[in-house]
Amino acid sequence: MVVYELSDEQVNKVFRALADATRRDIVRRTLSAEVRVSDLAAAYDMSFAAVQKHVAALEAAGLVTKIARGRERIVRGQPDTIRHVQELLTAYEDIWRQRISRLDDFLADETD
Amino acid sequence: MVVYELSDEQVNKVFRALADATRRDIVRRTLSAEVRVSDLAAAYDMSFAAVQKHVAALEAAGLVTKIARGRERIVRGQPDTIRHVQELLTAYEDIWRQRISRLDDFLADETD
DNA sequence: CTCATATACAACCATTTGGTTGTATATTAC
DNA sequence: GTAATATACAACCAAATGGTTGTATATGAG
Repeated sequence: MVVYELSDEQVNKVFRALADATRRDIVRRTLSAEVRVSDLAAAYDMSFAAVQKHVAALEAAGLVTKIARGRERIVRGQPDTIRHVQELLTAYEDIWRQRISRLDDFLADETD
Repeated sequence: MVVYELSDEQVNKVFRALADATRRDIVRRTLSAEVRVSDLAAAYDMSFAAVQKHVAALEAAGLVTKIARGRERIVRGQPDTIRHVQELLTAYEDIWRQRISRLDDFLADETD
């Protein structure tokens, strides 16, 4: 399992992008179906430009990509980036598990 | 597996808290060992107050807790919250998988 | 008791964020 | 060709963020 390393800045962008309910909803929608920027704009109570900025933030984070189809832009969710974030979090859980295992060793020593 | 639901605001806080390299490092340290606020402050090139604010942000997000020990505060990472975020992300991957499976069904229909 | 240590928190400031409106450009429809 | 549609992007603004310094409080050491 080859995993290209993300820079701190990239990781910041991904978490920052996910720290907004509208953007999380955009990710959901673009993972489940093909949507245009204007489909998204229609879904939220804010200006087209505001939605466009959310999409741009998600794109910079690698959570969505846009492809041109005529004058339209199709926005697609990027499950790979989601998976990458999960792997990051798994690393944190591993750190915890290692601590627990060290604690177990310590307790085993105590009962010698 | 009972999972209490997190509000949008809570989820925002967790992702926001993780969108900073210093805070991610604090999470790592507090998951792997017991550390005091001043241990953390000594580890970064910024004021004590700044580190304290980072810890407060992590605490508000449920990523760490503080317990008093005399005049010291011990900061502990909260693996449960990490796990909760992972579950959230798994839900996104599920959305993607459902889409793929719908696509497979469609293709199966086509080849009838 | 006094002094040093560990933490908390307020006030302040520069930068970033998340929205707005307005304008420009490319593509499609008629 | 002209009009309508879809998108992009700049300029602007209020609020939030991430740092600072300064002050207050509680605990531990001598």
